Amino acid sequence: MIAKRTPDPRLVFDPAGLGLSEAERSFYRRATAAVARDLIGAYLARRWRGRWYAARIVETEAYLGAGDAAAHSFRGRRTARVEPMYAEGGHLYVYFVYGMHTCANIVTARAGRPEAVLLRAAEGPPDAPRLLSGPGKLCAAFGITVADSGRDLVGGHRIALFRWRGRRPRLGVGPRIGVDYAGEAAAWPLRFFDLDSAAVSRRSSAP
DNA sequence: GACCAGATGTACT
DNA sequence: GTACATCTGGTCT
Repeated sequence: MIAKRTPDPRLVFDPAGLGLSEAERSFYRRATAAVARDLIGAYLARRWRGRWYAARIVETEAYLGAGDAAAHSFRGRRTARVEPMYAEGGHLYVYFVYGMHTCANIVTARAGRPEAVLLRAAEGPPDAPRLLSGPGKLCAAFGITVADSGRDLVGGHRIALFRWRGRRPRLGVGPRIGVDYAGEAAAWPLRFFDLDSAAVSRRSSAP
């Protein structure tokens, strides 16, 4: 199956034109939960055929590596699919799941520590507010595929991340979604979201 | 809110 | 070979 790589034209938008600066390596090398939190309000951007496509991130989840039963790298699992999680913070880890969906993660921490942040949702355009309201939808709209797994976002020319330095969004925190199999780790408060965004799937902060 | 089908790559036996 | 997945959209209550 070949996933579509063309971004949705409604996402045309240049974050650099807004004066937003690209996130540096040091941003990603911090604690994973802190990166997940600070990604709320940042802009995911993709350059495609000379144009920028971007959207504001409103929901993320942190995955803490070998000690986290919900993470693909639990117990140090290291296979071809998961390998990008072991890269230096600032890389992309993309995987295919449920036979039809693609999910994008941003690798955090230092090389060798397989931690990452799942991008769950971003703010869609006014005429399609639900376009990016889920990890699979977000990837589909940006045209991100498993071929992008392992790509470096820092100094990246195709996919990048721009930080928003204005007022901080009102933040919600709660347990991660879809990881009920992970035992006690399923209840860890590692999901972060913008309380004021309509693209967020579940707003309750309680488990 | 609860429940469910759908489609297939990945991990593991 | 087999089980299951960092999901989505639909139906029913």
